[in-house]
Amino acid sequence: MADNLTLAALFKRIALLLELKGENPYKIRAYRRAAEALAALETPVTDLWATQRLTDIPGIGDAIAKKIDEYLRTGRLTFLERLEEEVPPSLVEVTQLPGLGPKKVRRLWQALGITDLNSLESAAREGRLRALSGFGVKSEARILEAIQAYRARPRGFLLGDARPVALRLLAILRDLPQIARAELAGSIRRGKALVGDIDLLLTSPVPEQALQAALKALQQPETPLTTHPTYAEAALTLPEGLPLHLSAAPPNRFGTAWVLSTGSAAHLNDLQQLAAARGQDPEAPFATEREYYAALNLPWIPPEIRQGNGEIEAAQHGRLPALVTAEAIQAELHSHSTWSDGRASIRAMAEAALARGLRVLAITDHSQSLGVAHGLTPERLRAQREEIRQVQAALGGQILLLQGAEVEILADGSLDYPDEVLAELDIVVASLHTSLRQPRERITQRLLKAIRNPHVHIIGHPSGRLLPHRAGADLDWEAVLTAAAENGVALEINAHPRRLDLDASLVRQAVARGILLAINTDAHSPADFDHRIYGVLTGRRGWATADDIINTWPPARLQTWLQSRRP
DNA sequence: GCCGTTTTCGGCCCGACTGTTTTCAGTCG
Repeated sequence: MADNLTLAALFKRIALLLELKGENPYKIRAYRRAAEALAALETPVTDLWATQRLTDIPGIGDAIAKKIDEYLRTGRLTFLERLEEEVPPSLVEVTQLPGLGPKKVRRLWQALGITDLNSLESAAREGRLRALSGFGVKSEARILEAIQAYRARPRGFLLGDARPVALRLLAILRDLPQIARAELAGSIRRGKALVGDIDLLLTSPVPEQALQAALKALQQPETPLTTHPTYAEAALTLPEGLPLHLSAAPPNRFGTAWVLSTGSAAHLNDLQQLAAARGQDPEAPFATEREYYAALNLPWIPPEIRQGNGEIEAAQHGRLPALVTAEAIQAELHSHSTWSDGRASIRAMAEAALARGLRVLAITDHSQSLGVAHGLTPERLRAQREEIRQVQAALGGQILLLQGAEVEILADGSLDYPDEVLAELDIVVASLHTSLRQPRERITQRLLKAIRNPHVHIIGHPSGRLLPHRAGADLDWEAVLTAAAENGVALEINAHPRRLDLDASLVRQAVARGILLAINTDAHSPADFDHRIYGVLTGRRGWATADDIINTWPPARLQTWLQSRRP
């Protein structure tokens, strides 16, 4: 499915460059729609291409089909290449600044010759922006601030981008006869939301040979190896732009190498101190991780909690949590259909959920005020209930469908449906989407009001952050967690790789207070259900057990809880 | 550029907020 996502990214880029060029907005939207369609496609685009059925995909017509064909045949997209000559690609970065969209960036470019962050910064410093209509002294200050924040942004790749690449590489490497074993290490194995690179660990009696074979298989045979007494390593950059770090160790020290290459630095530091206190060598060779930890008189510690914040002490006292697993998830409680902004029908979503082994699916489309997402009025909500009933009847008892809603928390903290409408729903997810930049006091009170509404079961993506660099709302978390605990409302761990919200550190605080959590994918298409693993990894990083996560509960228990919250 | 119980042209999801305006364009979700 790599081609689906690559093509989607290329068409998204075309859309943005066309916008900067000032093209027809509907043409731009067509490219965006095509990108979304490709990203949500459940079959490899190459299959449809091979059978000349590309235009069967809604949103893809003759022109875009031809471009897909060119890319799949030649690996190039001349249309994009020409576009990049007309529009400076460095402008794309400028549109990343909040408040600067394509129209303003285009004016900066056309009127002032600004092509990148540096030239924008000098122009703002020198007060040259205020000459343009629509820009004033305030926007100059805001832009300078935004550039600062952008440069200081957290670096890294989304877990959801890097992990699939890493798994694909592992599959290639595991097929090589020179490699006895290949495993994920580093921050991807630990499940961090943002990762700096891909770390893979190989083993072979002759580590250098394993590395050489790997580099050849990855078509980077010229990459230099660094040889150490006990292991060898190599670093390169993949065509996707992701740095890859490969290391290889002999089987008798694979366990040690795996611990060391998994990290985190803080965890390793704690291990080192423990070893020193016991007069042991922290790099002594062990074949398995279990043996490595056992030598320090510790049980094996799951990679997700190797963060250097109490896991070793917990291990020493036999208090390591039994972390939630992906297999334990039985319910998806936040999903969208074509009734609002989803890309698939209720039937298609239900079948996809069933195919992934889920026993409960809640359809939670947007509420009326989210116009952009085609939110449902109470009338359409009632009509939708009938369709859900029909799909439920068609699928029988294999999966339980719930009707819910993702209800807007409006700017004053009230919900977007009156109580009597909420009372008719099986499940209510309440979320913030707008006015996320309200001051702390105001937005906290707004969220607290929603938490206290007795119809609300789950607060969706509580902070509203968008990775890699849109921070969430400025919330008073102490107040939010206290209110969630008091009112028995579940907080969501939204599994979308751009969100992973709650963040793992907040998950840990919530778990410590006994707050219920929900791991939901917020799926807008069947393919999105596969984001679940990122939510699970985030929950594990926050020390969550299956019991903390309402999606692991058997359907009967879940339903009892949903109903018990009714006033 | 896509699409069609409005079929080969003329439409194409909406509404609040913001900073800059003096009546609104652009951004954002």
